Amino acid sequence: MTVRTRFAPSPTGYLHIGGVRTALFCWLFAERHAGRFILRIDDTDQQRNVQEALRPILEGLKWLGIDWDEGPEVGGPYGPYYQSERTELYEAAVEELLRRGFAYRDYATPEEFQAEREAAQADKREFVYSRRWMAETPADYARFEAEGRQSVVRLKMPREGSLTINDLIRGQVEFQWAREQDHVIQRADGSCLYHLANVVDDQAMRITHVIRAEEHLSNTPRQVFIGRSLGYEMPEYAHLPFVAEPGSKVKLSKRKLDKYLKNRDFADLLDHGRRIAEAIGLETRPEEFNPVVVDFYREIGFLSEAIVNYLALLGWSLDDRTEHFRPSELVQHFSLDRVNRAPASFDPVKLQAFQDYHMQQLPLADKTVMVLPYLQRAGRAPAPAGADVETRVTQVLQAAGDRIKVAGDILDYDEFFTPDDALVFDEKAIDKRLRKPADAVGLLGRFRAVLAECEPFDAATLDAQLHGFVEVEGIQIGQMIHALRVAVTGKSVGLGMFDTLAILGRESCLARIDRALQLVQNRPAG
RNA sequence: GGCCCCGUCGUCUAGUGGUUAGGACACAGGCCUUUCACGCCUGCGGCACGGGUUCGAGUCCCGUCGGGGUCACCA
Repeated sequence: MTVRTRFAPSPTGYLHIGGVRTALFCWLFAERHAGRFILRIDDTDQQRNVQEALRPILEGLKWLGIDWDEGPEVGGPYGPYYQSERTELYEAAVEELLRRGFAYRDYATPEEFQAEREAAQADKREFVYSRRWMAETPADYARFEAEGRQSVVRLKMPREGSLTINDLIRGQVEFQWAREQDHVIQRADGSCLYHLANVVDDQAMRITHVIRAEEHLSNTPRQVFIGRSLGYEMPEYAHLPFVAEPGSKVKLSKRKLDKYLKNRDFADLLDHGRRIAEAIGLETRPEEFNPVVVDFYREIGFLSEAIVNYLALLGWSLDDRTEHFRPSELVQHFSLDRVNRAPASFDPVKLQAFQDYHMQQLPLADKTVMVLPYLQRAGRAPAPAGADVETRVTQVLQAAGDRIKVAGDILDYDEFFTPDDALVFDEKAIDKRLRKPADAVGLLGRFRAVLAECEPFDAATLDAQLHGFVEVEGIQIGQMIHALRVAVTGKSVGLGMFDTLAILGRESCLARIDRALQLVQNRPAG
């Protein structure tokens, strides 16, 4: 039998990191077994703007390489894949349940039902519905309706015995039927509820393995009851531990941003993202732009491989040492029995470490392609970029090495993409390296002359020239380099000095040194 | 509160009765070095607790404690 798994997000407008982890595991399992991964949209509750709210979710999944075999945009033999378009199926299932006596019409008003529940609570009794307003025959219906009552449909849950679920991750889990409530499956207005829809769709779509977050474990008995009552062959279940908050075991939630911001690592990541977003003129509404939302990573230039790698290891492992996987390797090795049972907390620092690793593995040409749009959006490079710009980007990238952690970090090196007369000098750096040291200006002036003559103007030659220069001057190399760096980049930190000079080229270096010298002359140390 | 799940360094984890409890990230110190990164070396640090079973328990059993999830005419 072909393995079929599904991920069923509701159109909320963003793709949550915990949701992605679930989707990833479903996808991985399907791929591993040469099965099918189905995307189904749980839009039973919200009608408006579904497509709009769905777009970030679909895009996020695509970006991560979690592609679906059936679902929105691609269709498939068991569609439609929107629950809002499958209501007849649910209604038919409700009728069938009613017909078979596994459900009943309940004519209690919400108040009456609630009163029973509260009474039980007051007595510290376990609540068991009296079924006082239960109706199972047309005659009963008529009697209650004559009173002007409306009905919902409830499951007629067993009141004895137990159910054992063989969870693929948790093993055997036993539930007592008596503890289950007569859950509503159809509202008074005729619309059906999630659990019913879910079971019906899983059956109709031939889902073989339900892989979902642990929070659904307690819901499983009622779903099994529905399925069994309808004569379905039930799927296998695997309940994943959820992704927890940084440094905690509480489920990660999209609604607790303020709390996460108190976590330094989380806040640092967000700051990093905001810096980049600001530079490229990206609007950053906190609800959509934060490290709990996948889009955040895509926007600032994370590698999807890094996210996938990190998320896969959040709850799954191959062995005691293998940490780095490409998606194809995950597919090759993934198995449910190596999924951990305990919740795993989301660690922004570790995620960054995976990003660092995958970025290091990325070929220079790919990095260039990845980084260019950031320069363009920040107005630092033309679009389309000419060959000269691309060459410079590649040079900078090469010289930057591991310093570019995410694609947007290229903007930390904007000095390479700024006209000489537009370069902004960091006043503090100028003070420290040019105004304050006694002979900095003199040294810089003399080294300018060396640069003017240096031939060829490449890193190795420049290196040799500078070393010769400091020897003649009898100074430490640091005295020269710091001043030089501020002069040509405007900053106190940057790439390797000789790479910087070589990439900039003689003309720019001289022009910038002149500007820096001018600056100090106009406003000497005071 | 009932039911259910979970409990190995700060974090992610390996471990399926016999290991000096391993790895990774983070952290600390050092090396490299022109800044910032990278890299390298060293170090710190863990089986929640208590009873069993056993020659021997992180691993099996029971209990305690702790954490979490779920108990909707939400999904």
